[in-house]
Amino acid sequence: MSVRVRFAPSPTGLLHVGALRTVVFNDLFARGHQGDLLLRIEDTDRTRYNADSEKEFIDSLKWVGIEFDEGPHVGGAHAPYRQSERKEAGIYQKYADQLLAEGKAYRAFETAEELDQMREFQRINKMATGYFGGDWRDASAEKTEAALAEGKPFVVRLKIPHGVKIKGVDSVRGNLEWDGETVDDPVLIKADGMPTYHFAAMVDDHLMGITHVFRGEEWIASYPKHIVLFEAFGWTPPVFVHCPVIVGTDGKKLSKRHGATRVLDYAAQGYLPQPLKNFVALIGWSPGDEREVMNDVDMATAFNLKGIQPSPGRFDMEKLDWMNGLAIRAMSIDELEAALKQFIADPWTTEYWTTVEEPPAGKNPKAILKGLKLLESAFETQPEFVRQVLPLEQQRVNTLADFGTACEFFLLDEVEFDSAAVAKAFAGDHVKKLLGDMAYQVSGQNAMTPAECEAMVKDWASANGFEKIGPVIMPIRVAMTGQLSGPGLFDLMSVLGPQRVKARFERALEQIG
RNA sequence: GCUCCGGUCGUCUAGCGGUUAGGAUGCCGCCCUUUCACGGCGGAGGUCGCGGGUUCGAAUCCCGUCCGGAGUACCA
Repeated sequence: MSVRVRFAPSPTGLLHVGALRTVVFNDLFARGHQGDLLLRIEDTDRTRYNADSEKEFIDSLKWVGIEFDEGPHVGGAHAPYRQSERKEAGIYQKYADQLLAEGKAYRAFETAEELDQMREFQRINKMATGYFGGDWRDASAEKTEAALAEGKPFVVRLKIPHGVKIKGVDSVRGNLEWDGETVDDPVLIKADGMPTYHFAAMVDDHLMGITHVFRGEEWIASYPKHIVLFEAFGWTPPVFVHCPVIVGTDGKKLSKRHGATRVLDYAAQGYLPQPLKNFVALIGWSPGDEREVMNDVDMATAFNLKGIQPSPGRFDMEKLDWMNGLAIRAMSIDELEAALKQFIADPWTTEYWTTVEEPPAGKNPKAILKGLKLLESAFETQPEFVRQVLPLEQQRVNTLADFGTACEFFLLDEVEFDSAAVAKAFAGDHVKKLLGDMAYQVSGQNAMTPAECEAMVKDWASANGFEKIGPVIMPIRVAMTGQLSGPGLFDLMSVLGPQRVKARFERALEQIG
């Protein structure tokens, strides 16, 4: 039987990295087994429904490069893929009726207040809280009929068998077991006629031929309910894979405090889809050997259930940065240019950096925005120049957003002089003569190779009695870039070209006065 | 309270009875070098939560214990 897996989010909000990891697992597993990946929208809670959410999921996953074989946006043999629509089609009621008829489920007529009182009583008496039968599990047919006739609202609950062990297998943790009486009777159909997750998801997984269910470990507690449901129908359950949660650096649930939670925020911060997926897959999974940096195909091939870890993992931004930097460095100039153009053109990039309240550590939103704007226009006005600039900075940045600030001095005619850099580099008595001589030598030239730049600078140094080249290099560097650090000086001068170089020498001279 | 899950360098992890407990990231140092990076090399960092037991031998198996987490909804 071919593998069929599904990502089944509830459209209540944003797609966060924890959910991303679940999709990535699904995707890797499907690809590795030539299986199908489907998207199902679990919108059975009207009160929490968020109309923008479904688009958020699809946009995020499109960015990340995960495509679905079936889903509400692409169709498929098992449509519809929204549970609200499936409910309208009467799918769930039919199965609920079957369970009711077979005595495996029952109607319960308690009001919300009555249920609250029941739990309060249970708490006071240090009993397990939950609905373990109430007044209706064993109610006579007459009693139920009477309540029905009165028109009382009711829910349909699953009758969890008592006196038996409920056994299940989690492919991450192995055999799991519960005593029937410790599991409360879950609601299958709510009073408004909508199915609950417990019911809809299991029915759909069966109907859609799902073979493996990847879901968060928070579902383990309700796993016995799902097992009972499959048994009640006589269906063979899919393989359940409960994935460990991803927590923040403080060990608590991932939040805005440590990096972003929203997948699209990572896009806006200039992370690349591939390393993000690579990184996220490695939280809670490993190929079993020492590979870490892998492409999509390698990961799909290596991915296996056995490599999934049971313990929670932390989201380590520094490692993501490293991985993203590797990916950036591995790009050809064409790929880099395309990625950057797309990144800058994406409205969300600008929106993110203009509205971010807690920017990532070490990032200056205004500077990034400014640099990106500069880059954008430079792509228009001097594309060849930019193509020469990018490789120089490619070795030095970890995110796409970093290119904004990193490239700025190349594109600005009047570089901003860092005061510390000026104080340090322009102090010597030789600086004025140096910069003046350089400006003179450069004028009239059409182009300079890095080697020519190097020869020029070194000749000046030896002619003027400098054994160490630092005191000669640093003033020139600051004249060119305004800063003490940056790409190799001779490369940078070569790319800048004689005109810009000359202008910058002259401007630096003015600066010194 | 009840039920369940988890616990190997700071972090992500390998490990499935015998290893000097391996790798990666981060950190430190050296090399490269005009700077910062990149890259290369090296180093520090783990009494495998703790205590018993089984065994010639335990991170690996068993029991207990502690700590962390999840669920405990007509939410998913």
